[in-house]
Amino acid sequence: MNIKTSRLFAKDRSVTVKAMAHPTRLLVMDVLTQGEKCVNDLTNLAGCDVTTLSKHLSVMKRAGLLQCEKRGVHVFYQIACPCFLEFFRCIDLIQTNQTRLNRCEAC
Amino acid sequence: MNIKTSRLFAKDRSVTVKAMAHPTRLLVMDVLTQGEKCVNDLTNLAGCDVTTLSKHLSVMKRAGLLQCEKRGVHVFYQIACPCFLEFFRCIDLIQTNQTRLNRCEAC
DNA sequence: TTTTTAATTGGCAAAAATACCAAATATATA
DNA sequence: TATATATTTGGTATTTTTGCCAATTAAAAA
Repeated sequence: MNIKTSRLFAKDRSVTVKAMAHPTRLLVMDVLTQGEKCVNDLTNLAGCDVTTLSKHLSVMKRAGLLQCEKRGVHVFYQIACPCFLEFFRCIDLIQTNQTRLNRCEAC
Repeated sequence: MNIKTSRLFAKDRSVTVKAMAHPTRLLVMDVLTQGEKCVNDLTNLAGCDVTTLSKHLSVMKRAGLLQCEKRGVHVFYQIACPCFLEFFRCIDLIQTNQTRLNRCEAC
């Protein structure tokens, strides 16, 4: 694979990664691990304005991280792909072992 | 675990995720999959100013994503934790299967 | 020692992301 | 139908990130 193709790949990937790269969004991912939640519940947990959270959810959904379903007045969000959880586990280990030169335990 | 603790966790995680959330940084991660490279090589591959790349590397290193070693005039960078590669595989599948409601194949 | 090459740091303008208010939309209930 | 609740969208001020130039540091070669 040539470098131009690699750059395009990286650009695509960055859309997905950016959609996670915010404390509120990572909190949402974490909370949704326990199961689906509606926007209002997520707002209370995140502790920000509803409109702010709604926009975060919108970005995450567009990036394919979340799915949602409307039932009555509520919109329930859930994680689209649980494999991210493995990644989080790795991130946490990285932060714990940051000073060590060896690989993190997850590797 | 209470919500305040979860928020702190999310904030910590975001530092690591942000350190990856840029096309150039993801390209670097991808290229380093093949093995260590010096700053100059990475700069040519990324196609940006050396000073720009150097700062990207600095952020990634501080976040624990990369390690580096100086040998002679060159500074060689390498991936600190290969487990990220699994994550990338998942991201790629997400993007391909974005329209499907089921889990990505990596899950 | 001087010069050359490699890499990092400081500074700042430009671009992107974020957060909230106001307003709009949608659904259920009175 | 009118009202109340849940969510999204438009707009915009604020904050954060990015990218390059100029200058600095470091190591090797002349």
